Amino acid sequence: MRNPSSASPATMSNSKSTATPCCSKVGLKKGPWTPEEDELLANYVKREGEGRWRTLPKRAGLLRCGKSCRLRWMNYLRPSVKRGRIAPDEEDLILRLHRLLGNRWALIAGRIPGRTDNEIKNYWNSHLSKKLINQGIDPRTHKPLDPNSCPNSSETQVCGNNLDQDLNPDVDNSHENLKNSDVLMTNLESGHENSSNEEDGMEFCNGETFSSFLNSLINEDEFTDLQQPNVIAPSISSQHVTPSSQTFDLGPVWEVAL
DNA sequence: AATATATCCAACCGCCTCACT
DNA sequence: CAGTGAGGCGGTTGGATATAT
Repeated sequence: MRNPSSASPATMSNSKSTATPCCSKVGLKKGPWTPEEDELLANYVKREGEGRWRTLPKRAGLLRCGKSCRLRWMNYLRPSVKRGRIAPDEEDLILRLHRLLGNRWALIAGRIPGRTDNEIKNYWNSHLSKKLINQGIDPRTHKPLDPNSCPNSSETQVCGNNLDQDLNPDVDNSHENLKNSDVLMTNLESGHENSSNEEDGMEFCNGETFSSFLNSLINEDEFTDLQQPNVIAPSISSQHVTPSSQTFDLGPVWEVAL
């Protein structure tokens, strides 16, 4: 385990010298939460609602930093949090959403009721990434680790994207036309002339419409209807998208999805 | 039974974004 | 418009637990 691949604590701390104030305060408790602390926090949030996390610890009588309180509530105490193992259909959903969204754990978690970003991230790192590697698939790109193993690797469609079938033979692969998330996202971004924010290619899309689109990804029946080979990426890239517009001309599949 | 190794997952940390002043 | 603070996110750590030797 203990395999810091990209950034060591030292390099991370060097990147910025100023610590986040609320977390650097002396006298604040760290580490695992006790049942008493949980109760204090849960009771307080139920009574006063979420938010104002920085001042919450003091008001709730906790010797924790606000961030810690928020995290504890979001990942553990919130009533909607579902405990227990990730079901196969949830796993399939995670894989699909990750292929589309990358490591946007919060976004992925938002589509999976009762699951937190932390839980999904942990599950991905401990289970799914290894699973993909064993299948010869790069967990970051969802493409084959060995390009030679895929005869079509130079094309837009990559064989590694038959992921769902590789992992879950029962899974309907009807969303195959969305298989290359990189291409999709790239095209989304390139179709957005005024987008100065490389970070979110879908930013031009308001939350509701993007949510609907994701819902269509989740709903396999809808995807069966949507199936139009080789239509998504070209149709999106060829459209001009106006950031401020509420309706988008994104090509036939997006129109249906949205 | 003792020790080593692997796995899981809660929690921490630093950075980023955005609203507010 | 710049500065500031709060909230939120993703990467990473480290202790607890399970499994293998």
